[in-house]
Amino acid sequence: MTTRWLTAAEQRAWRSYLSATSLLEDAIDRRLQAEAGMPHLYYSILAKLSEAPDRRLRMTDLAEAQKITRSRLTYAVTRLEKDGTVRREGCPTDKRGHMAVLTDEGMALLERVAPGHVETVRTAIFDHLTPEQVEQLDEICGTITRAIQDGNSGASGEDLPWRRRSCSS
Amino acid sequence: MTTRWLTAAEQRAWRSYLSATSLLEDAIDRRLQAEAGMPHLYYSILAKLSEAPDRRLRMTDLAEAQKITRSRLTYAVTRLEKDGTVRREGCPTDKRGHMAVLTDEGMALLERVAPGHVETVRTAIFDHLTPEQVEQLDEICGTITRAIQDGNSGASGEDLPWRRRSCSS
DNA sequence: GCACAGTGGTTCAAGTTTTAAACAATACCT
DNA sequence: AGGTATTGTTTAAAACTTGAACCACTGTGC
Repeated sequence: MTTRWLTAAEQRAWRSYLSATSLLEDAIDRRLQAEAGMPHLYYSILAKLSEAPDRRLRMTDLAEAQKITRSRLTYAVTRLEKDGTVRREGCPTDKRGHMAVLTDEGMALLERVAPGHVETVRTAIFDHLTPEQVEQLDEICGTITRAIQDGNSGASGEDLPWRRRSCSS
Repeated sequence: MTTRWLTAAEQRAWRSYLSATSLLEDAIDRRLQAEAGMPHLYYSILAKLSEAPDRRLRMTDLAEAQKITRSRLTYAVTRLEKDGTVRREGCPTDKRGHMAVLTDEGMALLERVAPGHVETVRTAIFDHLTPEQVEQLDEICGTITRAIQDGNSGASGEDLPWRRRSCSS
């Protein structure tokens, strides 16, 4: 089958996308590194925990939420534990399991750093978009997310090498 | 100054953005890793070279184009040279300088792999967007790019730790 | 109850990448 | 010529990722 290349307009959009996303990720990482001493992934783990009931999540659920391997998460949480922002606790209902728990110190870090982070996002994006554009962005990104998720489970059959099972408190 | 948090709509869009960009970057990396044996950054270095006049670029210009440090680029090009996709040549007009040159083999790799890459991008994005949305995406990403670039040179004064100077042929 | 396949999470070793600082060679300016 | 700035690499250390192996436990079927 012959390749369907991008049209000129699509190509423009794609290059735009690449430059925007890479610049933005860099800007976010730089700021978080400076103010929180950690890269975006680690910050987003803390953020995810802060929103979870009881500020705790099963390791597997957390890995799934962040779309990373369990191994990678173990490494990350080990570091965060050293930083004192996260603590591990055994899971009462399943002795194999562990919960990652956001510590008070972790919550404090988040509260200290979040304003700067939000400001990065604001000044990079939302301060410059109309409400319609915010809607459009949401729409477009939602479409992309769905396209990739549907595509993956349907096509190659394999995604990340595991499934989940939940376990609250 | 009190933090201007994101509105509900902005928050939705932001989460949408995060999930879309991270899924997409993963999908692209996985595909390129499988088909080209290299991550996106390396591929995009080859792609950049393929578009340059004479398929060659000064190291510094290439680093600047990719927004990475020279050190990081040195590492990357060393690997690409081992792969045989890039060759280094001295710069005739500046004996300090080096050009990274895309080899025929590198060009062949690009031609072999590009269709799959484009297809990833297509099935993840453009197959699902209307022409209007493509326009919107371009517009929005352009705005973000500009916001970050303007913000950086104006504000903290410092960006990446170097400037450029060009040198054609 | 008990084997036994499956899950949850960690460990380990190897490989890859990133960073920062220091450096040699060359260019540019006065 | 002399001083300063650039180019690109080197180096050593740190950070991160991967995949396979592994242990402890769970759940199921017999």
